[in-house]
Amino acid sequence: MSAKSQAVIPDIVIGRLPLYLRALRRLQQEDKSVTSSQELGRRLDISSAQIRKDLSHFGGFGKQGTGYQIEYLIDKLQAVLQVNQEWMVAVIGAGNLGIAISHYRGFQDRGFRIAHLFDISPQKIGQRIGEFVVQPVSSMREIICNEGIKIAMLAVPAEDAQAVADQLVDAGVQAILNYAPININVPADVQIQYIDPVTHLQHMTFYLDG
Amino acid sequence: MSAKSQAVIPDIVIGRLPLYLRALRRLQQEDKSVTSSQELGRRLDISSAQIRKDLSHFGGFGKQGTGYQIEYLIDKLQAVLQVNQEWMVAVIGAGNLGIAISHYRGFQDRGFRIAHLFDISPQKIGQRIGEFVVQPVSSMREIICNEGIKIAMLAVPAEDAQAVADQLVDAGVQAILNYAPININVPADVQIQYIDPVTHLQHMTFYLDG
DNA sequence: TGGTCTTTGTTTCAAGTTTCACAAACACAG
DNA sequence: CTGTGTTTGTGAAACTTGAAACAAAGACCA
Repeated sequence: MSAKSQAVIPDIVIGRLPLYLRALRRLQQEDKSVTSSQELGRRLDISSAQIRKDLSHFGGFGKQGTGYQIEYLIDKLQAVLQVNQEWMVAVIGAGNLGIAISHYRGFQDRGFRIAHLFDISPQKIGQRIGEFVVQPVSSMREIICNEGIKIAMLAVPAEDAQAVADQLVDAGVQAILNYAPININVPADVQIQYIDPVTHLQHMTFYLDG
Repeated sequence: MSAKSQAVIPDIVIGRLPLYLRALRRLQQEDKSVTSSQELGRRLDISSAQIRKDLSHFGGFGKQGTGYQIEYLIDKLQAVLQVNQEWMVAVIGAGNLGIAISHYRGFQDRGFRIAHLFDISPQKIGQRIGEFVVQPVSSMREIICNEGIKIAMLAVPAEDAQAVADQLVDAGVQAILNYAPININVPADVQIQYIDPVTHLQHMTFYLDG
């Protein structure tokens, strides 16, 4: 077995793969069947060398003189990212944000399916939101355990985020996408990512004039 | 004038400042008045050395043996990021996402105020969403120009995102936070950041077992 | 077929980023 | 006021990441 096949891939490379996948899907929608590192790079504002190098971590997907078969490359990247299956996702928090997430159609064809929507508020429990009925957080643990759900999106107030995250980890969740504007501590073997629009805005205002 | 005061600060450092600010605000809410690089680092899962180094780019904000005055450091970071003022923001797209964004209270006290909500659909124009009345995209340019709005959040379908972004840039917008799952090309002097929950989820699934 | 053009995968090198380690500053207790 | 403990700011070292360059492989045309 070659050394490469078990080498550790830098996390920063993994983080770019979903972007490649997204761009490839779009090319496909435009009825293209072949692309090149150069074309991809132009679209993504990433150097072609970087794209070739990133992809080469996983094997030679391209062909000299031609480029990459889009459909083939999509398949390969989906396999690498393990999104050639459908992951069940739990959403916690049925406020405006949780509701918007639950309505969003964009998870479907990219490897994720929202399976449950939980909230703690008695006013919300039992309400119908799109295709979901809001379920009580008190039954979250059991449902997540029983159904083997591994991924959760957290859309609760910052004050409650850590406590809910602890419950999720306890229930066996291994990946959390946290929308609450607060840092959360989880065990090292649990993945966590953050979405906070304000941090992005504040990052950009640094560069604005006046 | 010392060389440091005009040195270029790495963008990756700028990107961490909003996280520091967020954590400091929370410490303040917990009635703390002083903190250290170590305490901050523990909360953010960042090394204390990194935090000290990042902050040192902007001057000596701390005191040996004591740490950092939270209120003082917040003031300084807000000034660096230019969020010690309130920026007007336009939201484009009054779908589920645009509506959730418009309702979100979390922009208020972190430097941003949503000023307008635009959509292209005749069904949506004129509708009242929270405190906003949906306005037509056709009048977007004029309003943004007149009011000198510099920042926009883009919550339109992927197909329309590039065209709307072009219009925003033309109207004088200098920073775009794009929620559409597609890459957008803007001039080099325009800031752009992306929010796509699926890319985060796909990043995490790489590490999940099975 | 031979020649030219394109594009990959990989190696080498440069640039960027993080960690380490420690002097200097200050707090505080006895 | 001396000694001990804490914490910053920083320069140098270690590590990570990105860019450049190019041989090798193939496409394609005449």
